[in-house]
Amino acid sequence: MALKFFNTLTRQNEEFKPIKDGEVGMYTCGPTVYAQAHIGNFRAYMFEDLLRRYLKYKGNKVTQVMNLTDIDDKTIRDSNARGIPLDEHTKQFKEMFFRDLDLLNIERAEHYPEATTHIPEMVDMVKILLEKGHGYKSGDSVYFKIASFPEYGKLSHMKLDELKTGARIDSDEYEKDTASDFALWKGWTPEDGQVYWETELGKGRPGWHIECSAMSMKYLGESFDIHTGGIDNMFPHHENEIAQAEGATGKKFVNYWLHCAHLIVEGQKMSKSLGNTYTIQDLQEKGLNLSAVRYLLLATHYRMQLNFTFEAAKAATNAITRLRDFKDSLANTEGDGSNPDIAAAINKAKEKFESSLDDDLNISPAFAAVFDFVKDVNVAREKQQLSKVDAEAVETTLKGFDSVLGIIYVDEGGSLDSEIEELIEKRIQARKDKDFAEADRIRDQLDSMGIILEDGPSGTRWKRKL
RNA sequence: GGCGGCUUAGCCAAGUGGUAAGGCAGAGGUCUGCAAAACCUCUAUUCUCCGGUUCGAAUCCGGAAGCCGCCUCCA
Repeated sequence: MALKFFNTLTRQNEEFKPIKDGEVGMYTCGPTVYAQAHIGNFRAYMFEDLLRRYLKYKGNKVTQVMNLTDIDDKTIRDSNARGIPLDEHTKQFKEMFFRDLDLLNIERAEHYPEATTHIPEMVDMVKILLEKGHGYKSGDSVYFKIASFPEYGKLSHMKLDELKTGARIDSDEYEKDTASDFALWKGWTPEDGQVYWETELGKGRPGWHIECSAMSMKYLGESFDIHTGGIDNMFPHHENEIAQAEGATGKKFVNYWLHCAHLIVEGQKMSKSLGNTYTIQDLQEKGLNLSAVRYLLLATHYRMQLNFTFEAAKAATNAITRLRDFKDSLANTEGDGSNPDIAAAINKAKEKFESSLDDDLNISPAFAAVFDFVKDVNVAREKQQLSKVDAEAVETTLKGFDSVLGIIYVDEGGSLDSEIEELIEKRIQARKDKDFAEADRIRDQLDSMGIILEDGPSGTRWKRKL
């Protein structure tokens, strides 16, 4: 079955065909580094992580570019308020962003271009747009003339004359021909303080939209395969990106546009007044396991609104525990031969896992395939001991699934310290001596330290609580 | 006002014409010193509501209600 994506451009499921066979270029709108990213932001980055991981699973070489917007009204405002340079102000948020990506086991993109280090590319592009009649100067700024790009609106299916623009015209400080025209270059104003670039376009700073057009094309070429972002970015941001890029090159900018729906918390949209714009640190402090958070962010189809609840987080923790227990159970197997049911289970699971994700990253049946797989292997194991060969085949399959999911083979533990090891040894001895009161006491003590013991036929296993 | 989305069990969530996946939670059982884990069995006559089309609809059409997003550099 072929990989298909729902393309916002056509509003249809389309078979995915990269420009160059086996290689995929994708641009993903990244964070504005004016604050610590919240769980809603990470929903989008998680979707993009799933996308890139599955493309790789299918054998593609992926080049992902994610921008870091380190200049905009808010970053300028806040850095001026703190009285420190812009780059110093944004540095800490960039660091937090990458730390959170690691905590959520989100793979790194190939490039993270920063807006402030790509000013020349943006200036060049604005110059081309001016030459081609898509831009015009007004005061110290440069604007994109939407009327010069008849296809404007093809992504969002919005018609300009239908937009509510009234309130905006009055409040706008700049001079524009048409209210919906947007800034390519913003002339310096006193509020910008020390933040400006002296360029051929004058003293000022780039508009937001030109950033993504210029940087995506620098790293991925004038036409590339996939562009993603949150649904809120569809209009006007992505619409503007198309107008700029296609206005400048005359070529199709992006073949597949994928948009991710938003996340709500406990049935309510995130807002400062509700205090539910959680960061990753907030969730950690509330005691949530971050693999469970990853599972939750992953487990709802990306085009559906995701309801993040703490009850679901608890459920996710238990689900992950089950998968990891299964993984651990594969370690101690012996014996020769092979169980034919195992090969059948592997084929069935792979087929369902892949056909589901092929269908516009339909994650739910893919997870169902993994859980069915666990069950099938366990049933087969009840009938006949798992041989070494079987266990290895199961493990290889599970690792393949987890290369996409990233929740099973995650090292969160660290090794046991000697105190815990000693307690486990003591308890084993107590059980041998039939001193069950003492054994139970030690088990409770370890439990309070976050260590769970499981006594099986082959001895006692331990694991950490999630 | 324009454009778009959603409504499936206690919770999360698949399913887009053939008779309700999966996870969590819950109940009973096997196993175990007791637990835990694992395994087995059970848990939506029903898919927001009302009409219609069809041999057959959660799925298609019409209508209603509720919730939500974009149209303001908010993923």
